[in-house]
Parts: sequence; C-alpha cells; structure tokens
Amino acid sequence: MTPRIRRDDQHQAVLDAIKQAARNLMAEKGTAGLSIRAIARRLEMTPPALYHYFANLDALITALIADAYHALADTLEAALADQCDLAPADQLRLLMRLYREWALAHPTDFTLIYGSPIPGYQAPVEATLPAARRTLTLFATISGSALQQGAAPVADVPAPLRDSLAAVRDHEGLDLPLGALYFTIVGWSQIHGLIMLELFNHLQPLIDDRAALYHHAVDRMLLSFGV
Amino acid sequence: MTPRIRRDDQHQAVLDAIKQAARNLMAEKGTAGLSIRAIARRLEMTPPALYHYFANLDALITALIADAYHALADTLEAALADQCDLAPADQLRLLMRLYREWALAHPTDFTLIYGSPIPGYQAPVEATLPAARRTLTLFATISGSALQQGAAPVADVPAPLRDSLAAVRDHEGLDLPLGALYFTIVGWSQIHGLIMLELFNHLQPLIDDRAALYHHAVDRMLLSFGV
DNA sequence: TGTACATCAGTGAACGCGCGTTCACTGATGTAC
DNA sequence: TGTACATCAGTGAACGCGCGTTCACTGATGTAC
Repeated sequence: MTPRIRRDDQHQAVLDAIKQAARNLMAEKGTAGLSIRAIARRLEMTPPALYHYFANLDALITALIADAYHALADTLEAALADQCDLAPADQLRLLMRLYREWALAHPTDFTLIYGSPIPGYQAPVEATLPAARRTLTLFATISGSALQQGAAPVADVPAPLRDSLAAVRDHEGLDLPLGALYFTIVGWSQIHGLIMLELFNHLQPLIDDRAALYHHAVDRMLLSFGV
Repeated sequence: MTPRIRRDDQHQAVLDAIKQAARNLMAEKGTAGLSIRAIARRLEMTPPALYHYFANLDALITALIADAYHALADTLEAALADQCDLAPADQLRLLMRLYREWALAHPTDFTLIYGSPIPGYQAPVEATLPAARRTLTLFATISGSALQQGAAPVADVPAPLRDSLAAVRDHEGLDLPLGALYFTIVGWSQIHGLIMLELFNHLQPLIDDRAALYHHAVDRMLLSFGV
C-alpha cells in the first residue's frame, strides 16, 4: 500500500466527477450551465471546494475542451485500428461517417470545440491545439494512403497554400504529399459544414434523411478528388 | 403633418437604436453582451423602458436574428442584381464569395444565425425560417441557371432525398429540377463548413491564405457538379 | 510503533456584481369633440 | 381653437435570482523521525 497514491487516486476521481458533472450540465442547459456553483450543487459540494481542483472556471473549460478533442480522436483511432485491413478509401469513408456520428452523439462536446466561442472565455491555444491536431493528422494519414491508391493523381495544390501546408506537414512530422494535406483540409472543412448545419438544426427543415445527404456528399467529395 | 405618424417614426427610430446597440454589444462581448440592462445602459435609458419596444429579451433576440438573415439576403440580392449579365456559373461563384465575405465582415450576425444556439433561447421557427430561406432560394435560383448551361447533366438525386427536396421546391414555389436543389444544399453546406471553421479560428493555425483556400474549394466543388 | 508536523479537502460566510422583470408613477404627445 | 381625455415613453425602486472568487477555519489524511 502506498497511501500517497491512494490520495492521488482520490483526487483524480473527484476531478473526473467534476468534469463529468460539467458535461452533464452542458448537455442539459448548454454552455450557460457551465458554472462553478451549478457543478458544486450537483456534486453536493460547496463551490469553493472546486478550487482545489481547478484554478478557476476558465481552467475547467480548457480541460473540458482538451478532453473533448481527445475523446473524438480516441474514438476515431480505436475504430480505425479495428479496420486496418479495409481499403484506404473505405477507411476514409468510415472515418468521415464516424466523425459525423460522434458529433451527433456528443453534441455538447462537439459544440464546445467547434461551436461559437464561449463568451468571456479565450482558449489558450497551446493547451488545446495538440489535441485538436490529432484528428486532423488521422484524417491526413488515411487520406495519404487513399490518394496513393486512387485512380487520379493527387490534386494540384494551389500555390498560395503551399507554404502553409508544408509548415503543417513538417510541424506534424507527416510524410505525405502536400496534395494529400490539401485534400484533407478541404474535405474535412466541407463535411464539417454539413455536420454543423445539422447539429444546429438548419438542415432539419430541409432534409429528412440527413444521413443519406451526408453520405452522398462524402462520396461525391471523395470522387472529386479521385478517391 | 400627421402627428400620429411622427410618433410612429419616433418609435421606430428608438427601436432601431435598441437593435443597433444590441449588435454593437454583441460585437464587443459576444452573445453574453446581449442583455436588456446593458443595452439600456448604452442608450442611457432605464431598463424597463425597453419593454415598450420588446416584450422581453427573447423577442429582441428573435428580431436580431430575423434582421441578420434579411441583411445577408439583401446584400447578396443587391450584388447580384448589379451583375445579371454575368454568366450564371460566374454569378454562382460571385454569390459564394460574397457569402463568405459577408460572414467575415459581420461575424456577430453570422454567429447569431449559424453559430451555437444561445443558451436559454429557443428561436421561434416561424419567425426566422422565411428570412433564412431567402438566401437559400437565391442560391437555388442561380444554381438552376448555372446547371442548365453546364457541360454535365444535372447530378442524380439520391432516392432518399427526393421527397424532402420536392417538398422544399414546392413550398418555395421554385421551378427547378431537383438536382439543382440537391446541388444547392450540398454546395452551400460545404462552403459553409469552410466559413464556420475560419470564423471560429480553426483554420488560422493551418492556412494563412484562407481566401485562396476558400476560392479553390468553391471552384473544385462547382467543377464536381459540372458547373 | 508512536508522535509531531505538514499537506490537503472541504466548509460557511461574505464580497460585489449583473441579470430579467414587475410595479406604480409622472409627464409629454396625440386625439376627439 | 380649446379643452378633456387616452395613449404612450420613460423613471425609480424593488423583487429574487445566480454568479466567481476570497478568506479564515476545521478536520482528516499522510509523512518523517
């Protein structure tokens, strides 16, 4: 028995409980539900007790954002690890389907990371960017494989984008043609639009079968890149 | 002189001032700046005075949302009216460029209508949907012309979407092939994704020349539909 | 093993703040005859 | 044109609420010798 560790475990358990309570509150009342006092109430603690776990409300939000990015990346990576015998193009298709499904299954977390900025909160980039990049590099890696096997050659990269894309590639240590990265960012942005509109109920008055819309849009987008 | 009208004008002027103050506050502090008391403070009125102009805070927000939709549609319509001699495909390109430019020039309004729902506020659909549809039908109309003149035939519409699309077409009284409406919704959603990511600063760490990214993505998307 | 001490988790009271909304009211503007 | 009345805009006080954060504190848990 190493008591020191037991105390740390306890600390970690309460910390997790706080974050979970915060997530539940957000799911129920949106980002406005995110308050020190509301969380304390739910956990039957007093508000000041939370300050043993987070320096302040912003630190809590930052942790939730990082968690959400990681949860998304974990889900996608785990699902893909099970399917590594699939053809790269199908892996890509799967990835994009899972991206949407995660967003719809975790609207709160998805809104937290990709929705409007929370009023009065400014995310410290260094704390969240690495977590955010995980999903992007996963997309990029699979895209690279898929494009290599595609019928068409990798798309030409517009000149004004080359430097930025090369910087990202080098920073992430990716071994990919720039065209694959270009495709990744454009493709990801485009499917992202469908998801955001669906998540915020702008497609609901237009289309009943939004899954079909999404899947056809994905297929069409892949096709346009020769995947 | 018809005094009755002068009083109405006065009323309208104050009403406009309230909405403008609300927009300014939102631009400065985000949606959290939207409060009866803050607006009253800025206009050097007392908070209860605002209740002569709006039943409550929600009604004010609803008005702002409807205004934003109309402002966007007005801008696009006006710009296109000046360019009706342009080839339809170029009109479409222009429209998409203007859509992004309006979003970036009016981040507050754009976030209000397309960003995360405001906590505790539920938009009454009947008050905002018609305004929202103006932009969509504009896209659809131009798309229809562009596709008619395109090299490729109009895209096949996936079966699960046909009923929904036909319902929209009939409801809006549009005289278009369903393929044009399908293209409109997919295309609009996709460019919407690029804009949302840029607006919320998710592209900034990746791409410097985001206008180039957007314009190339638009061209590529149009190409994939044979425009 | 026992004891003195440090660390940590949590409490309860309090701070100052901003919020939406209501109410009874005053005074000005417009209307009807 | 003049007067009685209705309508409207705005005030000031008050309601009850929730918020983040600080502070001095108690009591338990773990550590060092």
